[in-house]
Amino acid sequence: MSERRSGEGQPDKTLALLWRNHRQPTALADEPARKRGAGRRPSLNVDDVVRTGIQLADDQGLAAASMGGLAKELGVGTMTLYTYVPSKDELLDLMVDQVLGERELPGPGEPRPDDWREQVELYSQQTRAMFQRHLWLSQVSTIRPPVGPGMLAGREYLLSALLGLGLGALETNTAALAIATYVDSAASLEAESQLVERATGQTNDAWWYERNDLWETYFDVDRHPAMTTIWHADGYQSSTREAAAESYRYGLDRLLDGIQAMKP
Amino acid sequence: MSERRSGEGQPDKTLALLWRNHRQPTALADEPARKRGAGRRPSLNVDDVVRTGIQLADDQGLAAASMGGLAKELGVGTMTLYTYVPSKDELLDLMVDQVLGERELPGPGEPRPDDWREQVELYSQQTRAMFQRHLWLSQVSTIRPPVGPGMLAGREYLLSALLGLGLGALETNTAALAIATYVDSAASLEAESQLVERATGQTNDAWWYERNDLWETYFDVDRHPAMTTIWHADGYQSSTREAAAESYRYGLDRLLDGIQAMKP
DNA sequence: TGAATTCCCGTAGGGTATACGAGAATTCAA
DNA sequence: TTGAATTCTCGTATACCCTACGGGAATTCA
Repeated sequence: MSERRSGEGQPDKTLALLWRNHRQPTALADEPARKRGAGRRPSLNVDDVVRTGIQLADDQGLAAASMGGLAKELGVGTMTLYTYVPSKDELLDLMVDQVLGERELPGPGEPRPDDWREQVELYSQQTRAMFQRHLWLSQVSTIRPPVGPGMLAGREYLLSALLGLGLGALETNTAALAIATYVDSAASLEAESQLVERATGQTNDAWWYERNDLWETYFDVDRHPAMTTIWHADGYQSSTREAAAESYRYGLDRLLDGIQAMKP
Repeated sequence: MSERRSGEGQPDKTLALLWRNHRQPTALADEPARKRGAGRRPSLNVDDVVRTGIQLADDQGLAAASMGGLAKELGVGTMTLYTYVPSKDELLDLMVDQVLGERELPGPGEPRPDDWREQVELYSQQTRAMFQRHLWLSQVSTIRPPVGPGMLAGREYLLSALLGLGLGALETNTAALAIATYVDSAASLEAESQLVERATGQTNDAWWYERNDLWETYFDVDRHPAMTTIWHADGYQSSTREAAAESYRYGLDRLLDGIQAMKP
């Protein structure tokens, strides 16, 4: 995280890169119609760089997708990459929007589950699967997300799932934001958890087990009666991974229960 | 995050540091009873280092709390710090548990709100306030938290608030974990948001405003009917900060509604 | 007075992103 | 065919980060 991002540059340039593979409804009259033909031929293109960045981050971690590492992988000099991408931050934006767009969420008019809860469930599944395919996403800040097609498609889908509840525009939007935050945060934590296991070569259960004598040596029963009660009633029986999955499932269900009850 | 943490070392040593200011119920018979008296006098102690680390991170960001920066602040050589703390990661654990313990959450037997929801609300308030005092917390991974007194006090309090619902041990624990994840994640995002504003010198609203021509230039109404509907119904009217705060409030209330409805 | 103990800390090494500017490749016009 | 215009290529240099290692300094005790 923990990472500083979006060193701004020109927003116009960034948007143009994010939407580079999409029709542009309004013609951009600004550019002096790039003289194609003159000049040295590029040996790469933006998609090559983005694709390789994602692959490298998937396989060897986000740190491996450094400008130097990427350049080596592509067989060019480090500074060559700056021909295709203005900065590391912008590249990360492009990588993120790319994988956000990989989620298979039905667009407008496409077939989808009938129940709104199942539609939310689909969002949840697709988002978690995305984090699982690209664990490094958990290390990327979402405060200023890439404003590209992938991000917008996700927001659109979730909003459309909630529109049928008849909650009113402001409440619908608020609810969508709450659900997205819950789902994305939990998926991110789940991914981060695996990343930590991979980086340390130790499962989280093993990590906790190593600290088992906490309970004998430092834990004070009088200061922790609730934990003690839960403990004696076998409330702690699953692995950390199962506990996280259960709490995610439970929390999402209760959140949706609560939203459903607001239906007029 | 963003950050690799907990490079393990010896768990025993780490626990001893975390619990350094607490009574130890069981005597540790291992240590050969450190010969006090011989040897050079230390010029610092662990608490000095931890306190300075927190202050530096509060005032100038987590990056400023580097070993070098800390040493300069304390007027010693960088390597001197390793006399007091085994590594940067362990220091971070100590800093985190320290501020976790700063939350004013009533312990067992101490006065607290009657209603369980108000008790949860207190957890929420205290946790958010903690993140606001120490924005850098949002950059620290919580996957393997410091297993110290501060962390345990928080878990204990939340569990104790939910015990009165009569849900059964496993469900109580699951619910507590869900609430903690929701609250902590949202508080972390809120802090991270401010950190980004501070680091870039630009409000998040200004950042979005800079990208306003997205809507004219790239946004395709036909592919985003739900967003368009919400837009035309004035569903987007608040600032990003207000939107986040509202969605947090709304989501927490709905989550607690849902949990309350599970009461047997 | 010398041994034992403990703390202090300089150096060295392998990472990071990117500003700058010179050089190489390609096309087009004269 | 030549020279100008254009575009891509990339070496160098900078200022950080953590910490292993090992020698030196301070203090107490026998």
